[in-house]
Amino acid sequence: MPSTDTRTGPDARAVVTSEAVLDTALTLFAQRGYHGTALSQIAEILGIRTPSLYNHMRSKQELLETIVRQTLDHVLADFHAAVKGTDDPVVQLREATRVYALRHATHRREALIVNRDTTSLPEPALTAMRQRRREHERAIRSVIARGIESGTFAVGNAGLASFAILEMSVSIARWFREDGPRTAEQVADEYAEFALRIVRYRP
Amino acid sequence: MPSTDTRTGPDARAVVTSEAVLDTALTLFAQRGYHGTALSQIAEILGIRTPSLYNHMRSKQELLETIVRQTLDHVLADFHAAVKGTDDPVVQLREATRVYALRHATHRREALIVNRDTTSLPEPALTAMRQRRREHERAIRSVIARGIESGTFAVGNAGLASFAILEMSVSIARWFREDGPRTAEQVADEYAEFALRIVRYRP
DNA sequence: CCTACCGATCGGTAGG
DNA sequence: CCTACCGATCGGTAGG
Repeated sequence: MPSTDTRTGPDARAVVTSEAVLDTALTLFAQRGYHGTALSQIAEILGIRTPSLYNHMRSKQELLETIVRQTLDHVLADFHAAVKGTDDPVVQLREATRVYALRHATHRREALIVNRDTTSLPEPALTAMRQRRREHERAIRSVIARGIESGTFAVGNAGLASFAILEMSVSIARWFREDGPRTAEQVADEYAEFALRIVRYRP
Repeated sequence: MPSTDTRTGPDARAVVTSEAVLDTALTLFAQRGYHGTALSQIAEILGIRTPSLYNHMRSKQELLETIVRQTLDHVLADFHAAVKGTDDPVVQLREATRVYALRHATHRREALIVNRDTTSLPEPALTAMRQRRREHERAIRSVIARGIESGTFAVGNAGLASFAILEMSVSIARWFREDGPRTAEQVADEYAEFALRIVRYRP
């Protein structure tokens, strides 16, 4: 039975969900950083008092960990879906870059937080999250390495190229606007081509 | 007359300079972020009490502002020196990317702080610093645009390419190690070539 | 969902 | 350079 409580007057008691708390945390952490955000600011936006947040989360740290873990899991899932079904390094690098770039355009807040505040996680989460990022980086590097071996790519060092490709995609989260002149898909396609140029793929 | 005070025993009083405070702030801000760093941590590393820091700085904010302003001023000075003396977009883009990449390898802490914590600056410094970054980005974009006009470069959009080139260079600050297999100069050269590939320069 | 409250820590000042 | 101290704010708990 859906709630019919739509009171917004002065007598209204705010009705908040875990999803709303996480969403507000996403916005504020992305804007001001994890350490720059106070729980009282999250509560104020939601129209409740700070202690009431604890009905929807265990701690501020847990909020950050949830955001980072979910985001990195999605990144890895995107990657595996992207490279599945072909062994061609060209297609794999193009698709892997495309989905990564696309996520940075469609999930800007998450991307900004992962990039800025992952290091604020306490152990053991920090190590676990770093491992996920390294896993992704190594997977990209391995695709490039196979392309070099087969003579399809002509770049000196797969590691250098993979770092450059990943970080260049991260930049999308900084400037992309949904109401801008290009769609997320168009930007992602363009960056996928940038990646192939970096590794010197000649069609 | 150089100081001969080298006491380090329990009776020693630490002798601290403004430069030492700034250097320690650089290390900690880069590691933990601006909001994640307490002045007490800076003081502890220097072996003094927190209030003594105020003999060498005006405020925590001023430390951040000094770091960001000096770094961005250097970036712009690097750029102008790099493009001076030629009108060739190829040489200009290569040199501009090279010096930018080089700075990110040789001044990693500064680069990490600028990227992570510039938004923590209060106005009017925030606007002033954003303007400096935009100025640099526009200058790079303009070099690319001239290369497109003259038919030397073949990339669809100069803005997209300039963001990608700049952000890819920023990644160097994240992984570069002085004792690694490549020198800062080698990495910078490689990234300068990446930039020319992104804009599709064909020698 | 709230009020009342906690200890800890923050950046910073006074005064020597 | 220090000690002593400030008000403000932090994340979080108790109890309803």
